[in-house]
Amino acid sequence: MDARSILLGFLMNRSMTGYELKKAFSISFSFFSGLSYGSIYPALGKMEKEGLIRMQAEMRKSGPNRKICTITAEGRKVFLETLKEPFAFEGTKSIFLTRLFFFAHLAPEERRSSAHRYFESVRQVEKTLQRARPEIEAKADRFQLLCYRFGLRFFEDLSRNIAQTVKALEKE
Amino acid sequence: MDARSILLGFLMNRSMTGYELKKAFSISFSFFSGLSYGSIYPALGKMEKEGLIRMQAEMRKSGPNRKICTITAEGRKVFLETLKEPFAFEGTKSIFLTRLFFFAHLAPEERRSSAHRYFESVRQVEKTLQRARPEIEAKADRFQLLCYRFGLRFFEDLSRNIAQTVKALEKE
DNA sequence: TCGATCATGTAATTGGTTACATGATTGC
DNA sequence: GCAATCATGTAACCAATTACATGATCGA
Repeated sequence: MDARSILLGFLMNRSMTGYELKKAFSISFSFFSGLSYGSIYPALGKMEKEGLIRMQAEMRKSGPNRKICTITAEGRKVFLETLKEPFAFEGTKSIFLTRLFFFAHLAPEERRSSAHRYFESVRQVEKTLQRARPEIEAKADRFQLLCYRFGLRFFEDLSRNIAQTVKALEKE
Repeated sequence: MDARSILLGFLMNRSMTGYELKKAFSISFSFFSGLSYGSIYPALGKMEKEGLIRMQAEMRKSGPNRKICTITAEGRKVFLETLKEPFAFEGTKSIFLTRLFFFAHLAPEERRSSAHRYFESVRQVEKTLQRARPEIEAKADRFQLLCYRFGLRFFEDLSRNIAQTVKALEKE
């Protein structure tokens, strides 16, 4: 699903500014997707031209001016069509496997330390996700909670998988 | 690791043409990385200019002319430096989770069929990887074999994880 | 007063893909 | 004779990031 559909997805529930949309990514969504302002604002501009959203400039006495984006009927239609499209597995690029593939060119202790450092970085993300639990449980709907639980299991599995590889690297 | 480093990595073992490099991706490497001719040839051209590889045009009486790429001492140095750099987990984009996140907007049976179709596509990739076993075991070095085993476990875990999510979607 | 947060946007760059363009050779 | 495979490359396009540019407001 491209940037545009994700932005439309967030706007299905309520109207938001570009800034708020960026924040929407940072909670439970961040570990499996994300967008920067450099793609959010141009995407919103384009979507307005295409009639998928409406943008109301808000002149406030306090605080900076903002542009509130509201999804149109056409936008809802387009989003639902996209969501209904069948989707299949997309090859997953893995920095870890790419490195491991060429590990023969590294000295044994470089291999071990490199893999171990990666393992720790995965554990770090896992812990961050675990700590986000109360926040997510408060805000997420049923399916977003399924996403979260999927994510927890994913990192649990990934940690175990890497740990096994690290262990194999250690006995040499 | 970028395209250039991966190409250099393949050239560490033996000299190859752009065409052969493309093929090198298609065996065990394909499920976690990949490159098209449109990025391989320009990358090779650039790397020759930078002195990382040498290219010898080969005029053959039989078969099309080819350019054999050989890594230089400088190229080896650059590759090893890249390989030694520490690396950390990079957020994994997941089409499945992105869809699941917005599943509230879909009818129950659309949710189930969509998730199930995705599950089948993952199983398909898993089976393809399983079938590649003899080929990989014949060609891979110790670390490439670790990559393969990591991949097998990864898909096994992923299948189980999706199956659990599908199951949760079914009881409603 | 200073840093954090709110707020919007553009320009340059990166790092690819897909489609196009060409043409020889080999095996059936 | 025809399809598959070998072989190289370019041009158009795409989707995104990073850095730049600007500026108000709020709380400590």
